Amino acid sequence: MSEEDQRPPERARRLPRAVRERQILDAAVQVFSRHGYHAASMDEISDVAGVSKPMIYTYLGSKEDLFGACIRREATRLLEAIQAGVQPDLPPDMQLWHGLRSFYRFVAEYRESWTVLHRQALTVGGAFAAEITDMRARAIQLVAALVVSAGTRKGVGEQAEFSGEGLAASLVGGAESLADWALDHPDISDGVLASWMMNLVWLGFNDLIEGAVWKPSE
Amino acid sequence: MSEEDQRPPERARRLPRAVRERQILDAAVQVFSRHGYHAASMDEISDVAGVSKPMIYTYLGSKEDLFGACIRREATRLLEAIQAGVQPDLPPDMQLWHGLRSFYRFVAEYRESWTVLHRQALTVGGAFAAEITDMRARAIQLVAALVVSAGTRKGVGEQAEFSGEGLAASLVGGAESLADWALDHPDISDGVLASWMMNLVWLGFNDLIEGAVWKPSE
DNA sequence: GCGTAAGGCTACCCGCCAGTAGGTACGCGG
DNA sequence: CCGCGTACCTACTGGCGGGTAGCCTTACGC
Repeated sequence: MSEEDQRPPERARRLPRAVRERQILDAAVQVFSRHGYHAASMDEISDVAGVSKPMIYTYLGSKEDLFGACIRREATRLLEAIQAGVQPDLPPDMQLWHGLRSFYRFVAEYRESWTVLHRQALTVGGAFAAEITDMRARAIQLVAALVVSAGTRKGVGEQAEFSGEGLAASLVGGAESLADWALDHPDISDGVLASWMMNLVWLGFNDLIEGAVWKPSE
Repeated sequence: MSEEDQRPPERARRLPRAVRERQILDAAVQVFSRHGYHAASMDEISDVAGVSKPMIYTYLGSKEDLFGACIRREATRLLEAIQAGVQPDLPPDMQLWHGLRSFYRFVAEYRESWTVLHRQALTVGGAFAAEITDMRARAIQLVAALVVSAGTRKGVGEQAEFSGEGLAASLVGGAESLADWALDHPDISDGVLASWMMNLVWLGFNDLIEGAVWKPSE
């Protein structure tokens, strides 16, 4: 029974700043995704992170700063995941297909990242809402460009251009909602989800009813 | 300069309970839609309603009760608005068309109702999130039934049935997102919005690119 | 072994806000 | 004009939670 044995089981000690920041951000994303910005308390975050509250303030700043850091990290992750999966020289439908697959794979793997980005960020208001809206807007513009380019390539032009942004908005929103739905159905693979979206937006109900099916052309 | 002149300009006085409850609910929806549940303060709500705080507590109960009352009233309004517009004996695409139009008309007219239902209710967590999720689920089931019935009527069956709920989820989500987008573009009419959705989900990009257009068959 | 800087903590402050106690004005029936 | 109830208010409390002051402790250079 030396005095060594008295020590409380094992306290993680003296880690470098970068590691602590990671731990804190991980905990913050988890707590924010569970309770939302306002209902989340710094005490709970520090508790989950295994760190005392002042550490958070010295490393990441105020609650708002912390939330911003979370949003930016997760948004970057998401965009990188999607860009990694897309290949710009393929035809439009195949680009969309790969983008969707990467997206659903990301959501399945990082549920909490997705929740905090999609559901919580909008409710804070002000700067963050704008930031998220911007990110969404970029995604929408991207998809709109895809649709319009596909249209003009075939010589349709104006009709597609005018409604392009609206269509893209509803497409992006539909993809997001399906992602939310899939959170409650974890047995559905990302490939299946992506192919549902492709069938819906590329073929439409009318063709689906007739028995048509969209398939990736490899 | 009689003492009558001293009276503060005009205080609304001694109104019956039902009227006050309406005023309070109206104010609550407005404030909740602006700030979200947690950031909204009872003081601000009472201020907007032109009523003191204890009135709210005696009439509508706690903050959570108040929020619940808002949600239920607005949800009822929304569902009634949609049901008023739909005619069950029309073909599936026309049913969808009328449902969408009513929906977008409602959102344009009662922006705050829509905001509080769609964006804020989910962030409170617990009972309300469940309530909203239920309402959404009912909408999704409804649309899914529409799709499946349209499919089986043509003899497709299983394929459509299996993916029906997922498709409906993404359709409903897409419609909601387009509603959000339309909040920033108030010059677009509900008819145009609904026809975009019809073109997207009934025809699909592939047909749109080819120049096809969906039109209501009256 | 000794200064010193960086990692880390406990314990507190204080403002904001949900919720309430207790009082005042007004109408109405006698 | 006197109770009596109902509409309505001002003014408070209690606690929760963001943010901080100040202290301890380990590692490392010399």
